[in-house]
Amino acid sequence: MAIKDKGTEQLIKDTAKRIFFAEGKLHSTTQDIANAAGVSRTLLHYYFRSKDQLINIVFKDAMDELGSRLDNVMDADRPFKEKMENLIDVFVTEAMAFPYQETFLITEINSANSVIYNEYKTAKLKSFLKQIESEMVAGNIETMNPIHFMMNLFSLMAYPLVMSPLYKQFFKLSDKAFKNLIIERKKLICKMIFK
Amino acid sequence: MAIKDKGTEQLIKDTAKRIFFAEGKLHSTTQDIANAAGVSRTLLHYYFRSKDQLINIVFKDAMDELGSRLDNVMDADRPFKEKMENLIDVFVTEAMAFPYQETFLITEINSANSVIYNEYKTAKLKSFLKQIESEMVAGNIETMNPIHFMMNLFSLMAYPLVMSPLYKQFFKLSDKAFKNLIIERKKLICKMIFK
DNA sequence: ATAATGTTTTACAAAAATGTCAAACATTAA
DNA sequence: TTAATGTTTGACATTTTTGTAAAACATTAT
Repeated sequence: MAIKDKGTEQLIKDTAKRIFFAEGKLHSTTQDIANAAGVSRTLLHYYFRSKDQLINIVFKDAMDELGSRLDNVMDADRPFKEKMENLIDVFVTEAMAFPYQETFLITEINSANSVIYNEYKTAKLKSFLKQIESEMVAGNIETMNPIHFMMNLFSLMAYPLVMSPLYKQFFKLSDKAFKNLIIERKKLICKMIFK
Repeated sequence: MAIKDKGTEQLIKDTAKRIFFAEGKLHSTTQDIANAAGVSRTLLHYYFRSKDQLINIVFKDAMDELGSRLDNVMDADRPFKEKMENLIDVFVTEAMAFPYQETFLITEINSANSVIYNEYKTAKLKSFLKQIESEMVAGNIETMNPIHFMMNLFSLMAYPLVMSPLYKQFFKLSDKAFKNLIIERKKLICKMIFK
């Protein structure tokens, strides 16, 4: 009942997101979600009509959230390097809380018979790619296809968190030690992508 | 019937791996797998007794495969940089064919009540981390915790392929264009991890 | 107070996924 | 050939998961 009273609907959604994005339990049933939320499973149907609907809403939310997170940082009217530092901080912090958000999206896309997911606004992306190119011309970052630059950036931020269960055991790291490594990475990534 | 006659058991396993690792359809049912293999679903029980058993075997195979792939490259008695070039080539090529292998592993680990997965041989890892440190001392690569070095390396190789459905649409890339980018990355990654 | 509306639960129904069994079929060995 | 063994399938049973309906409960407005 604790968090419950911001509304049951929101509670169910948040619980589903926690299970999928934070815990990475992609095979969870409606019963699992209801239990974790401490409500009856029927409520899930009352508010979302079907499991598919709930998944669709969670999916859409995640896509939108991903999009607007990118927007916020790319928009900001600040020097490029500062923007990148900010992006890395925001993104890694979010990824620490919800490491499997993108994994969930990809799995849904791959599993779906036909998913409709949003087109991303081209203008904003193009302008951002241009900025990256300018930085290359200015000699601040290595010259390459700016798409590579973006893929490198996201890879370095996201992948270690996705892999954390394997990395923790492979490198014999405690939760705490692993968390510290990830925090270290914020600066490390910055060093890596700038000359 | 085409690939069928290296034995039905192998066919089923290979089909399961294709569906999970190549297509990323992590929610597939036994029926899905049987259909894709062109056999009756009962055969899957005849050879593997239960879905869980099949999953366990596929899981174990994937873990072993991952382990021995690492071994092969780390063992090789060659100069460090050459070893890394080889590792990147082997790993990226494999990841192009089976981009979701690690995602599958992680999802299984997270979903399982209690998974037993192999301890990795410590000796080999330690010696490899030492080699990385030597390269840092020699000034060939940037100084950092060698675990970061390894995480960087795997991130840069694996993550873009995991994300390909999103990247293709975000960057408006055809399958072919995307594939070319990935091949480009082999050299790019090498440049990034060496000074 | 009570009607109207919204929320939650219980009990049940339906569908989907997994598992079993026995019979049909194929292959090999005696 | 035919018994023995291994493979495959179809029909059925069980379990798991999802979905529905009606009643109980709560809240709000009149």
